[in-house]
Amino acid sequence: MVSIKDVAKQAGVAISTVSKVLNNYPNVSEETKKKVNQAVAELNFVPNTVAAALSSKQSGRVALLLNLNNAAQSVDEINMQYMAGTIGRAVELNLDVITIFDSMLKNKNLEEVVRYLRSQSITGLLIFGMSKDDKVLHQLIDAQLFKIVTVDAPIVNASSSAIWIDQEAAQYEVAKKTLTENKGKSILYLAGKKNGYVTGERLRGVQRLAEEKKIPMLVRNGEFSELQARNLTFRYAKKKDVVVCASDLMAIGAMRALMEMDIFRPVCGFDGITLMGYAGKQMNTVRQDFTRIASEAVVELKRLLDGGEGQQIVLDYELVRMKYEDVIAAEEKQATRSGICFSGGINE
Amino acid sequence: MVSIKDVAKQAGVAISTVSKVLNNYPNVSEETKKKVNQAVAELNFVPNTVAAALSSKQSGRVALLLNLNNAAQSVDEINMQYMAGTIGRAVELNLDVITIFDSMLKNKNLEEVVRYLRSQSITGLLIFGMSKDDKVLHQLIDAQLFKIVTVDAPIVNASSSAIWIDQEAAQYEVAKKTLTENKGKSILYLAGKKNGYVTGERLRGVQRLAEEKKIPMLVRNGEFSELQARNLTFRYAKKKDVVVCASDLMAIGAMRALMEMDIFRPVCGFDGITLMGYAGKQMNTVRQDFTRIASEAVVELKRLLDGGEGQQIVLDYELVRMKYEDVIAAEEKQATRSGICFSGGINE
DNA sequence: ATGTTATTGGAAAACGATTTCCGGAAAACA
DNA sequence: TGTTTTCCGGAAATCGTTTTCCAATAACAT
Repeated sequence: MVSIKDVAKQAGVAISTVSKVLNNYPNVSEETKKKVNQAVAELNFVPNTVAAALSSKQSGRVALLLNLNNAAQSVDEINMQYMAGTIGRAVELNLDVITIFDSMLKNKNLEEVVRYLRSQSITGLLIFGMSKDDKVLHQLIDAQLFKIVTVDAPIVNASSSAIWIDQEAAQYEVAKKTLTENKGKSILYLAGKKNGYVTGERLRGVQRLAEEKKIPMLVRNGEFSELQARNLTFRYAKKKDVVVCASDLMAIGAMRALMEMDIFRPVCGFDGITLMGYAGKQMNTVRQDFTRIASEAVVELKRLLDGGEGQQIVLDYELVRMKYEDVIAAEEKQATRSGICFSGGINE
Repeated sequence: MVSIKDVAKQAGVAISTVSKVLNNYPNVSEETKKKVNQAVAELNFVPNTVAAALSSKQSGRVALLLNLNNAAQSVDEINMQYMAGTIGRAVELNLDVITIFDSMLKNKNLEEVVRYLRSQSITGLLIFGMSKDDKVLHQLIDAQLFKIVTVDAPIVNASSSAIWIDQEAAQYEVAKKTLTENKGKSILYLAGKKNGYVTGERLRGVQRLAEEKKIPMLVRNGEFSELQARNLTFRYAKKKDVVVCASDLMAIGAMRALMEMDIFRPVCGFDGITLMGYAGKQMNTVRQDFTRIASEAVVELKRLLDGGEGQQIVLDYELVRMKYEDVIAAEEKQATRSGICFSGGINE
């Protein structure tokens, strides 16, 4: 295998000099830089990331922590977009990604998790969809031993950042739009998981709307479950005008129930997943660009790794109306979702 | 960080001895083993996989190569199950997994791909859904530089194995069942991608059925696309009794088209994805256990890495009839799909 | 007691980078 | 020309393992 040593010999310089050139250190003249770069090109040299990771505790190995707790297939789309966004951007920024599932952390205490991460020379974490009762993850963030970016959990300190969309505003807007379009006079709100950070935010959004419009609202806990949303709809929808759901999956469950009851109620969802096209009727929802969210999370993590301070980042969203025709048309456009992966590629 | 050196000191033995104990080498007495293991336990030692990977070109770092070419969201479910199966089992077998998307390999030649894999100290690959025209991947397998397991591509040599279900039989059976249940007299077959290995196999299965039953069959290329299946159904379904599709996504497209035309034709699919529950009518399909397939692929890769010879593995499948109620009921059962991840965990 | 053979444990050289520290040449100044 | 400062490049230690090779001890036969 062609190593940094071969490059050094070819360029007629020392190993350390090559390393300096590769990592953009100062104190290297343009001339030697040129020599080294030429040797790199001639030998087709690619640095061994494993050796780099071992040598400098700095070199970017990053863990992607996905939440598989929710068995619903709909989350697969979201998780895949998270992955695509993460890995695509990570390649660009020269970060290695190790994917971990939350289930692998079950029953582990802080010390064990830290040891595991260290054993993998991991210095940064991306945590997607952590809930309020994830004790170990909270400890992990508090300990500040790693650079961490959380998605959908607003926890910020010196070495960890948070990124999400404005949940409150998004829920407010999509509900308002749906209410207005249909001249609704009351709301049935099916809320998300009690222990999710987004749940309270979204609830506040729809509450603000209800107060502002001075209309009655019934709130029920749907736990992000299609089945529970279905049951709650059977039970309560007759009494209310508009069904606002904290997730698309619940919106689909609600819509199917309404169709089975053969009554009409406007329904809106949250997330913008493809499955919305298969609900039977079109619905408003909030489209989150999960690929972009993940991609920005990686950029932020890189910033933290480079010494930046933790911060809160709020990305934008989009109100959309989803229907079958659009969804299957979109399936044909290959580039859309994997787009980010095409840039970058293997080298640099 | 507690290293092998600390363990050696604690146990009063040499570093190499600790390594031997850890890796189950012979020529270590029971007594010293005990001492070392005790020291490991006392110090809570976890070997640094990065150092191990660097030192021995053997240490199990494995790449998971996913195909994101197809933009359809339905493949997300399959890919996530592949990932869950892979990572879950890999943790058990002490393999590190690096996830790669096919798009990252675009426009790379063999040499570049090999260099990339080497730079990551990767010794084994799991390739999911490779197509006949993936030139570099074929070269990679031929070169026999890495241990490779392909899923759904029957390529075997000394250092690579293949794993899939019996595509021909599965397609035959599900089509036969659907034909028989509905007393069909003719078939419209919507085939998959021309360059997919499974496509020809499945086609042969349905052809065998048509010959056996002596019934006419019209074959059209649906490219695994929901939209194309939809269009083909509008165009040809009136003339045939039963619509047999090479994938669930096409089956859904066909079913929607039939419902819009307001004519009834039995439709069957292939794969058993959740989306089938949202098609509007229940359909027969072939359920593949993707998690298990991936899990077995990892086991097989491990066997190759340990010096085994390449072989072909055929797993079983299941004929099922999918409907909405079952699908949303299944969503509630958390454990199902991530089940495999719960075993193993971080240690060992 | 001596010589031979297993058996076990240790010393040390990789693996391929990063990074610190230091010396020499060149540039700047008097 | 002599002295000081600046700038560059190289030698060598380090990261935490694996693995080879060798020495020491024990066990056995003679």
